[in-house]
Amino acid sequence: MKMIRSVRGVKDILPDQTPAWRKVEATAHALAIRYGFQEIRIPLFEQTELFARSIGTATDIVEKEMYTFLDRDGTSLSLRPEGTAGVVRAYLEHNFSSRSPVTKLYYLGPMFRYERPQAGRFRQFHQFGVEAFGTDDPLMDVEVISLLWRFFHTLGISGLTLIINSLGTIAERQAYSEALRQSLSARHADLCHNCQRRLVSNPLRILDCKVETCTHITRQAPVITDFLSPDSSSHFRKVQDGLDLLEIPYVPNPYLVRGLDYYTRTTFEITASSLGAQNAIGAGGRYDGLVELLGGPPTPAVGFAAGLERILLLLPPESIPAPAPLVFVAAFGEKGRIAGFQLLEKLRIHGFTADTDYRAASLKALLRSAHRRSATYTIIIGDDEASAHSVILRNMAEKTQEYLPISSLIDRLRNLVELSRF
RNA sequence: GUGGGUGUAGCUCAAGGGUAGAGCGCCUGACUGUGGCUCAGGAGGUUGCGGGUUCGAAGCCCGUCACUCACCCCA
Repeated sequence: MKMIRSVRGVKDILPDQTPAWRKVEATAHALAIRYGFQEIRIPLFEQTELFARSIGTATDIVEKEMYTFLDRDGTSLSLRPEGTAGVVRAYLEHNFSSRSPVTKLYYLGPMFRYERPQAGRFRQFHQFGVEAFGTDDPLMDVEVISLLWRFFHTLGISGLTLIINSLGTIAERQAYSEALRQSLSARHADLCHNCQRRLVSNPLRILDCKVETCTHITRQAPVITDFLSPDSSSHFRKVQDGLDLLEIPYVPNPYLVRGLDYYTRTTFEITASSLGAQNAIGAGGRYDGLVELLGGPPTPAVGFAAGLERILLLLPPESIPAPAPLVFVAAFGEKGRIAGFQLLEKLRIHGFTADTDYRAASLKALLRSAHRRSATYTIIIGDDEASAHSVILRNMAEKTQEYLPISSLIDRLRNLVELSRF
């Protein structure tokens, strides 16, 4: 029988990793709510056209990275490659704009892209993202960046760099893109093969090419900053002032471009130097044209997405909370096992994290099992104790124990052990 | 889609054409009602898969798959 393995680039998150995941997720929920965002849960798949229209038909994501399939009625559907498109769709579908001028939403969940897996890159990966609709105030840009920055800080992740840029309005970006194309066309022969292709399809992408000759050439080309209107310039200036007010360090970089077509004005990216090739752990920006593009009223918006797998790679061990102390029931003998089984249930009802090992028959084996499970306390109950309606409460680290009636055990443990949450 | 590296026990890895091994982990016992240490024993393998060369292949050759890193792309 051939073993069926998980799909390439799609990972199980095993029990030794889930506490770290819960920490990251809990922090995301707590901070987003603290910043006034509300959780939205959107579908894992949508009509393909939604992604094509919002992300851009010429992007790699839409061109070759989506998991696309036909519904039974022939509609083309795709697994979501990112979260913003679906959130905007839901925002419009449920008329959020008519309920309140400003809507702040966040989401958490898996995304899907057909890519070659490598360090920090998977076909199913998870993102935490926020979207703030209804204001073009630069302070909202700052708020979104601040939330992302504090998120990493709260998790104990350091050594990060915040890079910011402004791409201007759609018109300004187009004007710059054209100027760039003309300027670089003169050096066409000196550009790398890839960039020669980009010159036609998407000149902006040449700016973040890593080939040395290309970067050298682009440093002499026109800079986006010179193509920003006074409005866009002022907006960008105010974003930087806001970051200064909050004492969030940043590096302006006119060569930061983002892969998705819908970004306008502010764009930003937070990178970790220790992460290897896939070093962006959070990125986002303003997308003032997207709501309108998807059929809604003109609505300014700004947001970010953060990659949880990459964050997990950086999460310091001390940020992961210790599990609740375990109370282990070591019950043996005919009467002891019955009394111990009832006691185990009682402990759980009262909120203790409690377990036993049905396989272990001897006290020795039970204690070995308790030790392996890192139990804080072990309750020893054999036939003698069961007959006397008593138990032995053993402190595993101290190797001390006390003999006490079953009736007083719960109260005794309450003084010793912290309860589990639910 | 392209290129490099790696596939041997649950895990980390040896064996470099001649009997498939070690450490860790797991189980049992020494210790019949008290865990960690020690000692002894035990279980666990189609050497990723398929073909080829050879008297003989974990090893060499070809193919294939997977993992991994990088390009690309991006969170």
